[in-house]
Amino acid sequence: MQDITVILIDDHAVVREGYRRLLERDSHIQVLAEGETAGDGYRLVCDKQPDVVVMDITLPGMSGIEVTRRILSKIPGQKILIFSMHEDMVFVNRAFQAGAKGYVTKSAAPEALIEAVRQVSLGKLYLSHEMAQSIASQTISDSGKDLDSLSGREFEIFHLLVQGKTLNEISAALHISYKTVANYQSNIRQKLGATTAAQIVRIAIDHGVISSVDKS
Amino acid sequence: MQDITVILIDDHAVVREGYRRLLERDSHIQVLAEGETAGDGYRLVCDKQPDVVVMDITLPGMSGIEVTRRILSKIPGQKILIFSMHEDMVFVNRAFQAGAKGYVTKSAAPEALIEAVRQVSLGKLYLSHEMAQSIASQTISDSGKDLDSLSGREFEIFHLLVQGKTLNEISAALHISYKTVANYQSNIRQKLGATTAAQIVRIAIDHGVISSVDKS
DNA sequence: TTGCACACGGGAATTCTTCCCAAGATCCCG
DNA sequence: CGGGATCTTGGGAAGAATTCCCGTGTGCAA
Repeated sequence: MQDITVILIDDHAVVREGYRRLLERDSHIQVLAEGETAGDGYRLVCDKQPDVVVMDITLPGMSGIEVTRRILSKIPGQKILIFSMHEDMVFVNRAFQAGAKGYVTKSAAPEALIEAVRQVSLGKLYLSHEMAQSIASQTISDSGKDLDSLSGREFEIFHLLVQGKTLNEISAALHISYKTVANYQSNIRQKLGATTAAQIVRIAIDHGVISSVDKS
Repeated sequence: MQDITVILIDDHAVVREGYRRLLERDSHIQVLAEGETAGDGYRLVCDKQPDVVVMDITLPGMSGIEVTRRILSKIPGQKILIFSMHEDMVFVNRAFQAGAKGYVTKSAAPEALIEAVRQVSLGKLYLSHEMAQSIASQTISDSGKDLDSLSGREFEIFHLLVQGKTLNEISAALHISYKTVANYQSNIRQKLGATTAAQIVRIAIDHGVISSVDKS
């Protein structure tokens, strides 16, 4: 059996050390190089042509998901494994949409990473166990958390909600009943798969609907 | 020179591997044990009596800052080094208030951790370089002043809330009653002058407690 | 010792959410 | 044109969450 060659991309040196040490426990996995930034990663991958790229989502400059997209547009078929601390389905969905072949959380068992690298190198998809469960409990990825699933009015109310407007303010602003707004809110939460208001705000941020410097 | 004994507490196995590998580059540092949870940490520290405890802020069950407080109430003088990915002053302040002797971010140079462990073991305080700089720029913009009105426990719950955790999850994680969490939430909202959950998240974002690429 | 702040939680009233239902509007498609 | 799908609008009622007020216990400091 041929060695599986791997490139690591993470901005935290400590975490890279951990990756490397873990992966090298398996004598069939060989870590070719480590990268620290999005640019590093892109260059290294083109240069070294590893079997698998293991990449964090949070990178300086560009998200790992964006890097994934760029790498794949240059090298279709490159196997990329996202190794992230985000246990949020939003990120999982985005990762797979971008073409990643696997998603493992940092809180997964160490062996899971090795297993994931193996699976991905064979061309299979890998989703860490906790994530798979959380998908099951959240009605598959078609539920989307995608803002596109919101109707026009729903989006309008969604937007007001995440700005911190109260239901009363919204009903007054839109000249509709409080009840209607409350019902919209329920629908929006369900469509976005959010149980708390805070989760909705996060989704809004993730989709650039609002930003931290957005006062309005 | 006597070896410096260290205990690592972090919930991510990969990160612990990295810590250990980094610290053991220095032949005078000896890692006695690793802990994964708040409980682990507390027990290990009482048991092994290490010179220095290196601890993450984000732990399952209880924040590293809370653990710090508890350890110190049991073993005053225990040297604790917080090693966190939060680059925000709010956390730095909380950590030192709780009695931590050092604060290093995960994005710091690997050598900084070793240096920090050394300094702290000698009884000195250590603050990583990026943090020291951001103190300078932060003291002017007094952001974070609102959050100072929150008590330690309130802040902890606030942090969990804005991550989108439900009241039930929080009460389970902290081993306190749902009612207590609900009451805390009410107090927090009142103290921060927020009427909706979304407004609280906005405050959290504005103060850098969370960001759009931050989870856990 | 007294006072104060904090962590914790029960009870009850109130308010919010959810779920279910329905009417009217609109628009597209065969 | 009629039928169907979708959207907007809201009521009713049960259930869940929030608030407000009350209390306990603990630790700390004057």
